[in-house]
Amino acid sequence: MEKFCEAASVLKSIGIRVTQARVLMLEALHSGCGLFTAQALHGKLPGGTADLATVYRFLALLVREKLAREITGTDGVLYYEMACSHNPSHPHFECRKCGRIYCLPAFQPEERMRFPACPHGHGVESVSVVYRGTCSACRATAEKERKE
Amino acid sequence: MEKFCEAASVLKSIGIRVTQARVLMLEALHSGCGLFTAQALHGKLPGGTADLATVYRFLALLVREKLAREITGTDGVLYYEMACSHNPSHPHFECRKCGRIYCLPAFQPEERMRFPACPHGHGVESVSVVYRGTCSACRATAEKERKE
DNA sequence: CTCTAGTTGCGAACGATTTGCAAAAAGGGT
DNA sequence: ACCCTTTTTGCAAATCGTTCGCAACTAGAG
Repeated sequence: MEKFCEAASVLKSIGIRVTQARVLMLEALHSGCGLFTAQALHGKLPGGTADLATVYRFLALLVREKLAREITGTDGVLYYEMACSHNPSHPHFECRKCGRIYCLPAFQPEERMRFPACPHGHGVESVSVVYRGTCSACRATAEKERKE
Repeated sequence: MEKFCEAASVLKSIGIRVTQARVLMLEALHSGCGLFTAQALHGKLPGGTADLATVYRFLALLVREKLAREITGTDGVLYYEMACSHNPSHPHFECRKCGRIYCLPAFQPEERMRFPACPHGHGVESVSVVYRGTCSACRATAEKERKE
């Protein structure tokens, strides 16, 4: 049960109780990462594992502890992604047609350096970059329809 | 009545009917620009000018015609800003404490050039950059409270 | 084992945005 | 100026992801 121990130690490290629901959520996130919604995570869990409200509460916790990042889609839906060292902050591409959000490769250190600094006296903690347009899948579909 | 004419010609140029509600909304936007919500614009209008639903519908039109830009706050609220030549696309700063969104100076042409290109075959139409952290106002408040 | 604070499930509340629909207005043609 | 068609509007109800209140339920310290 090394999985359990791993999840448990993560939970302990942020000073919250080790509950079955939390362990299972963390394990579900371990396999198959990427961008996900609270509802998607809830759907992945074995039935009855955790209420949707619990999923939301847990994800909010992870975000507060900086173990996860939160991205708000243009439609207002919240997306999450784990923030481990294997998955550093990176830009996203949001498709205007289908709404899908794609993760793009992280900026290289020297690329990041080239971002203009934020003026004013605001305390910047993070920068998010979102490209928008039509994704390759939707473009292919549009192309096909044009021919018909 | 040059204001009316101006607004009317804008509306005609995008091929929609010139109605009183639209002219008044456009005029309200002319004075006092910056970032605003549909509700804020609705509040600015003289009572009975336009229903909130009409405001939403009109703003969606403006966005579709690229006369306005849409920004989704972390809380899911939609913000709008006019997209005239006086107000080119620019980065924003969103405060994690108070939720306020500040407009930052537009990137200079050479700064923009330095943005890493979007990989994959996606068709990029725009890039949005949002800095996040604690705004100067909230920092000042926090500072004051710490002393008490 | 007990006790307490932290967690959970449930359902109701929320609130910004959207939508359906019938009434009202715009504006082209006559 | 008047019709007629089409667009636009107000109103109210619906949406729907997310949050909240609260009583029941644990985890885990002592």
